Amino acid sequence: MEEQQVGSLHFHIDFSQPLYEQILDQARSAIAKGEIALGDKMPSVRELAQELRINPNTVMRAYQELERDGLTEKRRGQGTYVTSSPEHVASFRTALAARYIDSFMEQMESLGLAWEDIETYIRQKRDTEQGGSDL
Amino acid sequence: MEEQQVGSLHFHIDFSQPLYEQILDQARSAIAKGEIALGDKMPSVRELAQELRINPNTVMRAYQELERDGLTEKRRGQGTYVTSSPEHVASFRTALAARYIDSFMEQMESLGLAWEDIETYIRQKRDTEQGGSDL
DNA sequence: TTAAGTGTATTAGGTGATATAATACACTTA
DNA sequence: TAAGTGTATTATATCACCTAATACACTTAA
Repeated sequence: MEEQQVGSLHFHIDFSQPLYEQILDQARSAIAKGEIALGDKMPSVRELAQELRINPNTVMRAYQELERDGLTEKRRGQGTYVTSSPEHVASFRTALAARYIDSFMEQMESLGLAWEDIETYIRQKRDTEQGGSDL
Repeated sequence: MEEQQVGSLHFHIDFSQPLYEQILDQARSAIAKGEIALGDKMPSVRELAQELRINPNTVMRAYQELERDGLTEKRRGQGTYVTSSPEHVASFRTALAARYIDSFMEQMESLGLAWEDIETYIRQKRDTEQGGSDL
């Protein structure tokens, strides 16, 4: 239940998943949602590691994946920066959304649920929607 | 890429995920979709382990979870049987679907995508639907 | 009673992913 | 030159996962 604000980024780290994966997911999300602006400087590897009280190598691993995603650029000796290209962010969102959706549809198919069933569930959830997440 | 038919159950096992998880998922799916009938006998722990060429303990782990799901009943000395209760299967489907949907909606939210965006993606995918999964 | 087939439990060991620790190197900027 | 960057390496520790071997309790049928 660690809650940390580092620059314009916000992290909540626990031990339910690999640390590098949580950093990766939350940094991806922040960039995709524009919570950190295009071209902005990311926290340095060492700084983020110190703030989150984890090993620099672990942060490194997440940062390398961010660059592979096209969401950041690294400048040796200077630091890691959010990409300045809106197209890169857009295509990343599209690609990841497609992956999520495919995986989700497979899960639904494995339960024998059709698209119409899903819509019904979601509408029900929307109607009952008053903060009640009871599972 | 192992493909195995064991009784009325079909398994495809690889090393991309934990073995017990694949067995669990595929058995759940078979029961949820009625590919194996209510009350039917499941393959014995030893038989399934032998067919899939994996350790009996690994099958055991999956079978224990199936019972916790309410999808199977074990009769000591006799074997493992699919539950005879359609209600158990139905409530399992509902619960798991809810979990999947919640998780999916969180993923979409992390990308800053609203429900309308998702519908658009899905409709696009449906229109372009001719086996083309290009990722 | 016996034998074969069930689920279950225990103990031991191996492998790989994850994370830490310590250290060093190359590059950039002030 | 010094401080701050990303990067690489080596060693170690822990845990999840899987295997292996063995034993026990129960049920059914011969």
